[in-house]
Amino acid sequence: MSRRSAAVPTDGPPPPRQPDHRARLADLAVDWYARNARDLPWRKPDTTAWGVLVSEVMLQQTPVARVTPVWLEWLARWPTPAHLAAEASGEAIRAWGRLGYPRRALRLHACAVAVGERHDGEIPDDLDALLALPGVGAYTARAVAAFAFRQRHPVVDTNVRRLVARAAGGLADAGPATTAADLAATEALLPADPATAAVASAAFMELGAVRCVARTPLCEQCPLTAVCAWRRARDAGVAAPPGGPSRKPQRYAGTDRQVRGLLLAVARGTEVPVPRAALDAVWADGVQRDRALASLLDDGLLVEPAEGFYALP
DNA sequence: TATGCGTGGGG
DNA sequence: TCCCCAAGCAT
Repeated sequence: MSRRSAAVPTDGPPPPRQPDHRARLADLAVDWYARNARDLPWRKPDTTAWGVLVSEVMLQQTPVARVTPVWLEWLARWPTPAHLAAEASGEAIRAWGRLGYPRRALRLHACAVAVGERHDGEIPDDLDALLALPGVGAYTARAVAAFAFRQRHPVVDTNVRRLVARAAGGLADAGPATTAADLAATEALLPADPATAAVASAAFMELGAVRCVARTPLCEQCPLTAVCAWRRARDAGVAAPPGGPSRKPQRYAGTDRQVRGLLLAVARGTEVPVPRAALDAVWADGVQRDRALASLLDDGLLVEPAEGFYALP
């Protein structure tokens, strides 16, 4: 109570946070990124907006190492949305390979078609137009606007949410996703200049992916350590441990998800419609198999061109 | 807002 | 071996 004086710069932990402090976060991240960014193919300067969009969709829930070869094949085969839109959607599913969540391939094809219909074949640079495209949500739309068009938008994925919660919020982990608050908290960290802000967004993502990781953060190798609120809180003894965020168990073995994957793999591996018997062979439980097949047909990932025969659309 | 949706690599 | 994931989206 008596220590209210704002006069003397005492020792002890620095004051909470100041706009200047937040600006430092972006500066440090940008500087680090310039020297440490991974050399990923979709980051090359000549990558088109279409290439950026494809990479973002593929990277939704799929690791970089598995995306890279498939992205290269896709862009070589379908260098523009028009090239993909001219194909049957089943070709997108086939070329998706085993990246997982094949509905993304279907949506990417639908996206290519929509871009042809609405935007004369060019990926739009307007955020709302991007958000309206199939398979493009809050994250992907801003990622494309920032990385392909150098616009100033908060690009918030799970890694950025965690990094911002820690470095700016002083918390061990991000809470449940609350889009509006997440966007605001991240936006507050962005430099004013759009192109620099875009680099800062890439830098935040990269740091979240390779330094400020969930379980075992590598603070000693993180360029933000000196200004990280979470780090400061821990040094002051008022920290929470890296308490692992609680994911849902969601076992995979034996789930409909696995059965769908097995059934779709059969169709993906052949050019001609397969008889029901070929599907029966990959999963014993007929009830679950039928349910999975019905859901694949319902999703449009499979079609039934003739009674009892199934194929990619 | 909670849930369903694939897959293969690493601890 | 088994568990935990890894740059979300749509409903």
